[in-house]
Amino acid sequence: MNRSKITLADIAEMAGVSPSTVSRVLNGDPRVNAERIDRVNSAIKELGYTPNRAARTLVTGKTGLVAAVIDSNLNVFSDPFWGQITTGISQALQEANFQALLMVRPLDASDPSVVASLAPGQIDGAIFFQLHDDDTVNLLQDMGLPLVVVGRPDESSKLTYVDSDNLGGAYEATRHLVARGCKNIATIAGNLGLSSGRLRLEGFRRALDDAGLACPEQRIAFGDWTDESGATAMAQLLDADPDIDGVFVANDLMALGAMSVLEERGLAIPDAVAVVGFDNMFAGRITRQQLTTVEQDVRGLGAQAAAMVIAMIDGGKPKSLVLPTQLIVRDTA
Amino acid sequence: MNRSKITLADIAEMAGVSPSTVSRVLNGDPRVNAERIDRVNSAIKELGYTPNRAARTLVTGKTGLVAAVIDSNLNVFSDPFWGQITTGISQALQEANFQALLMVRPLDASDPSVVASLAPGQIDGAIFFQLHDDDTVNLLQDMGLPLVVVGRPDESSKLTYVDSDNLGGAYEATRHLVARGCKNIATIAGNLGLSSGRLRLEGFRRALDDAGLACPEQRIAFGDWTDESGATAMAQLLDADPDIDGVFVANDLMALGAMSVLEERGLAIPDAVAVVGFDNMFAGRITRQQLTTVEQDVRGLGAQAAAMVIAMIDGGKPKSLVLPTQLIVRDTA
DNA sequence: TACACTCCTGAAAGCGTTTTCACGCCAGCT
DNA sequence: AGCTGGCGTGAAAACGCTTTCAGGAGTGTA
Repeated sequence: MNRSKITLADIAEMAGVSPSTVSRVLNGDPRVNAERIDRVNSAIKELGYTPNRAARTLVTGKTGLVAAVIDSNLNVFSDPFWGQITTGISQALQEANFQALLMVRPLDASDPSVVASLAPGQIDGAIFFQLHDDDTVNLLQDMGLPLVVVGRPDESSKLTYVDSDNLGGAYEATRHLVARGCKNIATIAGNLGLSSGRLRLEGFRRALDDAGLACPEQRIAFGDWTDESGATAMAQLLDADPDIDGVFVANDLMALGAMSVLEERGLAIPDAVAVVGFDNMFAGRITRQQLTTVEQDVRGLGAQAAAMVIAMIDGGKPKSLVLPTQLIVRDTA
Repeated sequence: MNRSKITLADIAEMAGVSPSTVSRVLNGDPRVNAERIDRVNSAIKELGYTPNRAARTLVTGKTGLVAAVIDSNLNVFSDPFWGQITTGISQALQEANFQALLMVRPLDASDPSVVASLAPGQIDGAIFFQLHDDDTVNLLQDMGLPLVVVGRPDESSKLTYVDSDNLGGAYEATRHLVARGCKNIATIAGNLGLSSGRLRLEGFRRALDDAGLACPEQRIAFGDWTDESGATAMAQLLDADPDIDGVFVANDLMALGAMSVLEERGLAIPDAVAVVGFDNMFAGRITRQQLTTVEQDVRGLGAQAAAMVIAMIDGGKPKSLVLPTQLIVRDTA
């Protein structure tokens, strides 16, 4: 009730010191007399005082806020991925005494309100997801806003990012198929418009190359990350080449779709055709045949993004980061 | 760069008016001369001015911030549910010119920092999820913080909440089994420590009652919302009563576990045993037999919570709300 | 004893808004 | 002509904190 009305001056009066001294105690200034520190601290406790953030922000110019911005055009937020990553971010920020501002909105550079609410001075830094519209982000960066992108942006971009090792993960997944003895290995790639799609395909190619296996075009199909598209792509692959004995699918959802087609056609998994996915999504764990897949350190992605943006706020120039993935071998390969 | 340094006084000077007038224009005060409004607006545009939130907050006492607080002790944030609901909240808040502060943290009343960061004055309102620790929330409410709880708290509580119609949804699901012709209907209930667990069981009981069907104790088993517990509970039910021909499971995850047991025992779904779940989670849609289930309006939950907390901030006293659910009939019943 | 330092402290200036208050002006009344 | 009252405006105070600046007390040196 009246709690919010307690001000630094009240503490000063109660402790019999000046407001300046109270402020110094609050900020851990080492020069203050020990006995006074005690008096101030007990006054703070007794009155239940909480410093007013706005006042502090006004004078220091630091808001203590970092925005996590998700382009709502991607309605992918229903993917548990986002929940986990924002959790990682929120917790890491909290430990550094920052608060996470969650903004789910269309990232349109021409909308003045998005720029206004993200301008330096409103927030101390920002973390962007799944970059489609580089313009907004570049504009903000040019305005001096410390920012980090989760997911690798275009190779030409100067943005600092953190991403999973899509290439390495795909490489390892494919090598696992090779090690199993598969000879005719195919892949269902994702959308090549995203760097994750490109890199997973590239990892697949390199692994086959290094193993001395060929990869004719007919063994590469494309989907759009959905299970339906995975099913379609699998059917297409089998029609073009019935001898396929292993398939790396660029995400679990498409892999699930592919598995349903294999079952329909009576092809035993993994004996006739082995399947490896990517993402380690929950659904892959509850199917009758548990999906072998590549796991990303999603929580780590969030935590690193937070750490990097904090480093930038403190004036640092952190390097972009690629986090390792882990192959999880289960039933399907 | 220098963008953040532009202040209201600069606008005043450029437009040849007093700071007071600029402020009035900013806040839509109707008394300002039309021609001056234009001068001010074009100065704002030309200089790219953005009002400083902190300064505004300091004088008005309104932060424009609403916290969404999730108890991190529930690591359930990996459930897509949370992503969707926070999306709903964030968007609804944004439309009302509020920002969403995402706080994932242990909700411990004895931790002074949690109370400090949620105290009135730091934020304008808060939305709490999955209430375990009533103490913190009640304390904050007593301090005058406008707040809304998502998920029904204890019946004794005085908190304002928004929840799905767990009872009604369970009732409808059970009635569907009855309508199908099931005679020996069982249930796998969730944790009765949560209101959702209690209400779903109650809905089941009432539906059977209204249908004139008995419900012996041996047809009620309990799980802890996980798929493993669902499997265990299903086995238990079948062992106690092999004649079961329908089962309402309090969430989809347990239903999936239950289905795997039914398959193992060679009981055809839905002909031997029909299954209805609750939640409409994604995984239930990609199994070979798609799960019949009860869908919650998750997005609506978030949007309503936001609307209610805004109403409270504006001095209103919104009523707690229960949102309807929808039965989704698919393969398993 | 005087001087120069070092320490610790308080006074006061600001941070960028909003809002109260008073003022000057003009219209409408007596 | 003299009032009253409404209207649009600017001056200035206030919001609660941090930080610079200057000063007083104590210590060590000349």
